[in-house]
Amino acid sequence: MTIRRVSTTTLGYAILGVLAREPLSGYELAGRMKERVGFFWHARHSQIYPELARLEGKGLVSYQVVEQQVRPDKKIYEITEAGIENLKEWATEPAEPRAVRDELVLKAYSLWLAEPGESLSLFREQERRHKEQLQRYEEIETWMEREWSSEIRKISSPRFASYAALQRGIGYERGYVDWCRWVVDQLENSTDE
Amino acid sequence: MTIRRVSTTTLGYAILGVLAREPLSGYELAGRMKERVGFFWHARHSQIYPELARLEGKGLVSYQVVEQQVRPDKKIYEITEAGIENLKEWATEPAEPRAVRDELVLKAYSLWLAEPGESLSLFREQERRHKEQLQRYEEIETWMEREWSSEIRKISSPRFASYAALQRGIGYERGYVDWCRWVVDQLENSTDE
DNA sequence: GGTTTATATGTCAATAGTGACTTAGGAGAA
DNA sequence: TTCTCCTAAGTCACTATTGACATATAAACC
Repeated sequence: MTIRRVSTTTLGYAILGVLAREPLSGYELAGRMKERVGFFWHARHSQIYPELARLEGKGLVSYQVVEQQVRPDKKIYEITEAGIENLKEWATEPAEPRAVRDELVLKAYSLWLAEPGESLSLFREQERRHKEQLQRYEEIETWMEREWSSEIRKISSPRFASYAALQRGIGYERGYVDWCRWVVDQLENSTDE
Repeated sequence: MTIRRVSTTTLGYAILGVLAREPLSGYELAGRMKERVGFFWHARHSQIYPELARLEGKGLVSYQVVEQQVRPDKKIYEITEAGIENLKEWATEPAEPRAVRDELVLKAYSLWLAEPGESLSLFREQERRHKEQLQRYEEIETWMEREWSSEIRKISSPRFASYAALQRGIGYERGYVDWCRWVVDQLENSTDE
């Protein structure tokens, strides 16, 4: 049997990408979205629950109710054959560049109006934050390289894919820290005021 | 007289940031949003026209109707004192990190399922696109450094701010190209398949 | 004993953003 | 002569996303 192409939203593919690795409840999925895919696709549980229901309606995921004594009952969602097939095809479809929206760059664009001292505080604070994020990513990188040393080279392993996504996170944060640093330097060594 | 703090949306501040440099019509503003601030804050004219009306209602911008013979009449919007004051304060207020949403990284996260050949095409194509964008930014950089050589060092000049925003664009695209290149290398030199 | 945190699944109103449609005149190309 | 593009300003329906509210149990903390 051939599997029918079913289109879903980008959020849907984000969820399928996580469920392709392991079956999860909506609650657990919300946690994964926060810690794992959060830096490149973010979603709250109020978006996740309805999206799971839609994916289930399209046959891309299925679920089983797991009854629990201590905790409330939960629905464990699993990706279906059709889900994997659709995710696989979507993964290599051409991606149109999405609009980047970065509020700090927007603030930088109006920085000429601001008090230099306050600008300095803002950018020093942002540099600190992005340094922290970078450090978190680098710790995960070290961990992955130690624990998954062989799998991260195999392009058919989900661990390679996780590692590849993390590499973008590291590159992004490094670039961000450098830019904040550059702005701070400009503000400190400016010729006017 | 003191100027009252009026809150607006991030889009509102994006518009104010452009109008603080020069008065423009809604149509022209849409063009500027596309070419100038587009890479860090994007908006269509269907968002811009209503937002301008709201900003006008809050007294942050004002407009004059300019009658034209050949072209349709237009409304030239100008930032007000209150607009500048509000923009100035917003510019150094702490910025909460907005969720980054990057579809390509999401695709990378599911790349382990895909056909390696198709993955290669996707990432080579993306590398090409980001190289092109980088080149466009670097041309603007060269132009700014030549034409605005002194002003880009003065932190009270709008040209410094434009240059600073551009620097982030350059850093972003450089990092993106490097990452695409790295993914392509991984796919070409993989040990499996 | 009361508060917060974690598990667990939802709904709902409001805002943000997209894409298509509308109207209208003139320019330039095929 | 028709078609497309540019200027100019909108509207509108739909989708995406957020933040708050709702409900329930148990553990851990103070």
